[in-house]
Amino acid sequence: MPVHTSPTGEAILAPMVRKLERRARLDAQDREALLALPYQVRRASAGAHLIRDGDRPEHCALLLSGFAFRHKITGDGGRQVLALHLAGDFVDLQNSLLAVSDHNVQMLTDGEIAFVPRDAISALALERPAVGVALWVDTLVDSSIFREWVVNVGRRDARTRICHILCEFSMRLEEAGLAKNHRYELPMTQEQLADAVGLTSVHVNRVLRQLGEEALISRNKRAIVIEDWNRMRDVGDFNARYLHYATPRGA
Amino acid sequence: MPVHTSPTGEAILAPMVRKLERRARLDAQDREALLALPYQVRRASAGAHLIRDGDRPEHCALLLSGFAFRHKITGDGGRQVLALHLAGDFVDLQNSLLAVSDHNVQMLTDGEIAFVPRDAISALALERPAVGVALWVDTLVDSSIFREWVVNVGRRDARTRICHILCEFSMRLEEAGLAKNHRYELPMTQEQLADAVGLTSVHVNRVLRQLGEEALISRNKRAIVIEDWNRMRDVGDFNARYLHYATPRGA
DNA sequence: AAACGGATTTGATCTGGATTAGGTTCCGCA
DNA sequence: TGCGGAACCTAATCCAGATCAAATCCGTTT
Repeated sequence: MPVHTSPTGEAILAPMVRKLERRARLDAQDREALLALPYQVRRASAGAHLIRDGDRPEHCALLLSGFAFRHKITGDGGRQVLALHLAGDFVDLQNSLLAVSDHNVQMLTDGEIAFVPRDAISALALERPAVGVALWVDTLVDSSIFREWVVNVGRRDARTRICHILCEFSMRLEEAGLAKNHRYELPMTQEQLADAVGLTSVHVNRVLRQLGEEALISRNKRAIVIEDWNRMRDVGDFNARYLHYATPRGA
Repeated sequence: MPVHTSPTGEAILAPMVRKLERRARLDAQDREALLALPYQVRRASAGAHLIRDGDRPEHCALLLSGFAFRHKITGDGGRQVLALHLAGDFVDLQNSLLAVSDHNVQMLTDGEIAFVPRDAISALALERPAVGVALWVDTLVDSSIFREWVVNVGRRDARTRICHILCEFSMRLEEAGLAKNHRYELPMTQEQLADAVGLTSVHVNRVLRQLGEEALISRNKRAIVIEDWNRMRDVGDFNARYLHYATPRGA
C-alpha cells in the first residue's frame, strides 16, 4: 500500500496514528492501513467553517496543523464552544457513522486539514477491528471531556471555571508538545474563551485580571503562564483523571 | 452458542441488541454473539451505586429495568447530573476500554442490571468488527447528548433549560416505549432535575409552576404532560437532531 | 392515628455575573 | 502617517437565580 509522505519524509497522517496508539494497541498492519487512508489536504484560515450544523458531510476532518473548535448556536443567538482541537486530532470522527452533523466546526487559527472520506473510515473500522476500537477509544475520551465541561459550566463559579479550563489546556497542550512548564500560547480570544465557559467576555477579562493580581497566572498578549500549578489546580477544582492519560489496562 | 433467556422466553439482552440495531447494521452472527455475552444479573434499589468516580471496574453495567443516572461531584460538594439512562442502555460502555472511571453511576429507581465483564466486550469488538462499530455508534450518540447538555447548561436561561430537558426526556422515553403523546412519568426528583440543569431545586420548582400556569405542561406528582408540544419545543429551543434518531446513511 | 421523613412549595433577601457603554492598545494597510 | 478594525480592558448599573428559612404535602412506619 502506498503511504503518502510530507516533504519531511514522514507520513502526513503519522501524528494521528501516534496519538491513537497512546491509548489503544495497533499492530503493524493496522498502522499501515491507517497511514494508507485516502485524504485530501486543504489549507484553511482562521474562522473558516469545516462543517456546519445540519450538514451531511462526506468527509471527516483531521487537523494537521493549527487549532479548531466545535460549537453550537442557540435560538437566541448565543454561542457555546464545545471543544478545542489541536494538530493530530480527528476533529469530527462522528461524521463517519452519523449521517447529519449536530454542531459546527470552525478553524480557530490558520491551519491545514486532511479530509478523509467517511466511507473509508467506516470501511477500515470493519476491516481492521483494532482500528475501529482505537477510534472508539478516541470517542470515549472525547465524551469524558464533554462530561467535565458539563460540570464546569453547570456547577462551578466563574473563577473556578476559568482556572479549570486553563489547567485543561495546559495539560493537553503539554501532552501535544505545544506547552512546557505550564506555559503556552492560548489559541483563542477572550470572547471565544467566554463562550467555552458560559460567561461573558467582560467577566472573563475581569477574572483573568484578578488571577493575575493573585499571581496565579501571568499573561502577555495570548501567552499564558500558570505561575503556581498546585494552587491553580486547587482553585480550578482540576483533576486530570478525565483526560485518561494514564496507561490503559494491561499496558 | 447458548443464549440466556428470561422467564418470558426472550433473551434477556435482546432489548439492548434491538437498540443497537436502530443505528447500526448487524448480521445474524453479530446478534448471536451479543446475546451470548456473559453476564450476571443483579437487582439494585434506588440510590445504589453501580460505579464510583475513580473505580477500576471489571464490568460494564447494562440496565435491564428501571432508571440510572451518571453524575460528578465538585470540590465544593456540588453535584452535576450528566446523563439519564433507561432500560436497554449500556450505561457505562467506556469501562470496557478506559481503565479508570471518571464519574459515578447510581440507580435513580429500583431496577435490574446485567453486569458484563469488560474483557468480554472488548474481545467481542475485536472479534466481530460490526459489533465494535455498533457500540462505537452508541458512544457517538452519547457524546452528542453531552454536547447538547453543555449548551443547555452553558447558554440557556432557566426556563429554556428546563423546557429543553423535558422535551429531551419526552422524546427519549417515547422512543423507548415509556411515554405516549408527550405524557410520561419523570423518573427523578426536582432536586435531581435541578442537578441536571445546573440550577437549585427551589428555582426548578418555581419554573415548573410557571410552566403549569402558562399551560405548557401539567403535572400530577411525577407525571408530566407536555400540553403544547410545538410551543414547548420553541420555548425550550429544542431540535431533536442531536438525538440522531433519523435512519443512518444508506439505511 | 400519630409520628416521621423525604419531597414539594412558597416567600424574602442577597449576589454573581450580565448588560451597557464606553475606553485603550495594537496592527495591517493605504 | 494616519486610518480602520479587532481585541482587550474598565466602570456603573441591573437582574436572574442563589440562598435562607419555613410551611405543607404524602407515603410509610409504629
